[in-house]
Amino acid sequence: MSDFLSRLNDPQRAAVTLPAVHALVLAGAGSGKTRVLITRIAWLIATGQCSPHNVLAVTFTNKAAKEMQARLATLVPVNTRSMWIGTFHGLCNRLLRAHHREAGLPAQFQILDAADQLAAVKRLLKNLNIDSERFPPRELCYFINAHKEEGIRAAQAEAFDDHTRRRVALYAEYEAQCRREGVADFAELLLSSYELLSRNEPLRRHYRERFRHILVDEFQDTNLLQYRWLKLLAAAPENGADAGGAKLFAVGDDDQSIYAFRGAKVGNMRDFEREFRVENVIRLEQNYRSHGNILDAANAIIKNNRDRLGKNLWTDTGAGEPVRVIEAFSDADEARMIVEEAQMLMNGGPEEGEAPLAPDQIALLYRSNAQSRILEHQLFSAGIPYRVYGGLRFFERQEIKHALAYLRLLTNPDDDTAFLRIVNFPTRGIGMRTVENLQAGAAQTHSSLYNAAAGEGRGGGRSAASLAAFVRMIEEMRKQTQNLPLPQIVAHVLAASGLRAHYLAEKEGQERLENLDELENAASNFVSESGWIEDEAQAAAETSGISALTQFLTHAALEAGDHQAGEGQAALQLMTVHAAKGLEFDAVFVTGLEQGLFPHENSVTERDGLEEERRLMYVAMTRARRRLYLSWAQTRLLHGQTRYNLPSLFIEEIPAALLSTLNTISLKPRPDREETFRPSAKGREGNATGALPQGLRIGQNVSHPKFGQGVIVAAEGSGTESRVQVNFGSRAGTKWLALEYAKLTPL
DNA sequence: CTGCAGCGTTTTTTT
DNA sequence: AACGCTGCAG
Repeated sequence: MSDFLSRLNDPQRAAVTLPAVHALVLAGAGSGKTRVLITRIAWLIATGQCSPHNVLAVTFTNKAAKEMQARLATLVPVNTRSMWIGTFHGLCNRLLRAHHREAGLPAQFQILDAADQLAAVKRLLKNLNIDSERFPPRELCYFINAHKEEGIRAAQAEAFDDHTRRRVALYAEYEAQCRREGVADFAELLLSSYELLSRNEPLRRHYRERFRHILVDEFQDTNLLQYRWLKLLAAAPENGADAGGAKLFAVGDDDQSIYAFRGAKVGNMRDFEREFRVENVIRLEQNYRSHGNILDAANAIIKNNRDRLGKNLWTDTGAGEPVRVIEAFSDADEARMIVEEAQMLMNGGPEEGEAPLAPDQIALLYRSNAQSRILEHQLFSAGIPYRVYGGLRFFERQEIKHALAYLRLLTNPDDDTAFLRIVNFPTRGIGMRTVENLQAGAAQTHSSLYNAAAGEGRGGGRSAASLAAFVRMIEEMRKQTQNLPLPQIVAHVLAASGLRAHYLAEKEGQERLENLDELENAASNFVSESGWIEDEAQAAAETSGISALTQFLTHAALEAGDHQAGEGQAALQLMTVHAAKGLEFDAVFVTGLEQGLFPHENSVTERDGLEEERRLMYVAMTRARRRLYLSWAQTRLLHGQTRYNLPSLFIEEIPAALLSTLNTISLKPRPDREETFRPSAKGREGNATGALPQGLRIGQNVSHPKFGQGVIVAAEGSGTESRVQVNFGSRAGTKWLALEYAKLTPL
């Protein structure tokens, strides 16, 4: 036990060995925060201060939760499966399954993922004859989720204008629809669980007595509802007196809050400190990850943000390499130079005798997924293995969603979302007209679509025959799979639904077929991996008859991202900056550092948008251990057209002394590409623009007395009529200027 | 009812 | 460029 304490530095040990008090650990990037949290749990258990039973540990991603379980198991001999370690959603789901009656949910309630929710909202609008131009479904989803995440039901939602009143009414309709169909969206898991605990006093008391210690990782990413959920279990002191309940141990970094755009509230850190009278704020400021120059550069950037809790990372590992800047003429050049540089690192670096880097120790990061394509192209040409994270995830693929919908309908005939997804897929002659009639009928009798279809089928008529056939097929499936083990249920459904046959007949169906096979595998693995879990909530769930199928479907909804092929192979790592949070690499390339892309142009319209972009940049840079590259391209193909860009503000925010602009020519001469290394070199402009005087051209950097530095992005007219469009970056935006009057100085 | 052509949109993302 | 959705012709 003292063994795992001895490996900690002083503040880390201080945090781990705090007595049973509320505590906040402000931990910078690479300072060992997750380690502190895990060691804290191990220490509490090893010293006999509590049993695993008394611990609740919560994170945001399944990956982090699994890592926590695995690392904890190496420190203390406990069965981590029996512990409450998981994501907010996972734990809330567990609570709701165990107490579904009290929560007012059916035992087999299904979980709607974001796509399901959107489909449900669209269907709602259609049924109510609402113009989806005036009430865009996406926006309505956002409206609903934002309210739920603030703990606000439709009945309590405020509206001061007609449009909002309508949206609140739709929110109410949506709630009713979900209840009718026995489904819960992600936010609903949290809200229902919160309401369950807040209105059911005996239950709340039970869990309050059970959990003595609640530990939260990435606390800066919690939203209001999650924080309130935590407050129900770990009561804040009242009138200075301890209110009982668990002790809350929160770990986080306000500088790494990058999810405000979806409701995360950094302010929770300050609120926690105040409301819980936290006397123990421990700062972990020693970084064990990055070399000095990298850290200094990251610190230089983040200090431009106001309103920080304050913290300065340091390291004793030496300055290391300067941060390299790669300037490219085009996105293609940028990609080529990056790939070349990465290739060099894998071959042993520029210095004599430098150790080669493993490909999976090199990461290519970007602001948006669309940027991966061109990097992939260059990597592919160079024959370098790479792996792209993110993008479409396994359980979100259409063939998988279709298969799951059949399974869902077997479990719960009221699931209209599932019904609509598959009633005519593969196509079986049930068109929109038939479905609309069915929906009208179902609405009148207040029954689900499936029940309506079963009734309709008995009736007779032309479209009734095909509906009856569909219902017969589902019933037959239900009968055939009744007592089968899960993997065989899945196999049977894939065949009997006609999904397999459909993709077999499709020209491009090969990959989809493989994914269906993979779904069968996933079902097998799920059965063999989920051993009996000894836990009262789980036991309660089991006895109330939660089938293996329901558990599998829940797993599919909550852990959609966990099924990525090609894991563990030596390959270059490509991902968005968001996806890179929590990871580290020897060498990191942060790409596309251009005004409008990173920081993203849409961020300027959001409150504190630029600050969040800056935190994102901070996260990106602090992923690097030894080498950090920042690249930008003067032109980039976006949405099918070429855009001209200025270098990102963030490059300017780094002291020049820490930077070194990479000159690939001196490292590896390639005279045939020389011109592409200088953004200021004469370029390949001239797509049908008017003749411009005095050496002005598209892509030319110019200076304007009022608007400052900019770049010419378009031109039209000639002579005294000619105008140019200039992008002045975030400060002044993009403007059309008449050349006759505007005083533009070429730079 | 089905399939296709044209249109509009396009950040980040976990659950 | 690429995908999804809508509207129209077969």
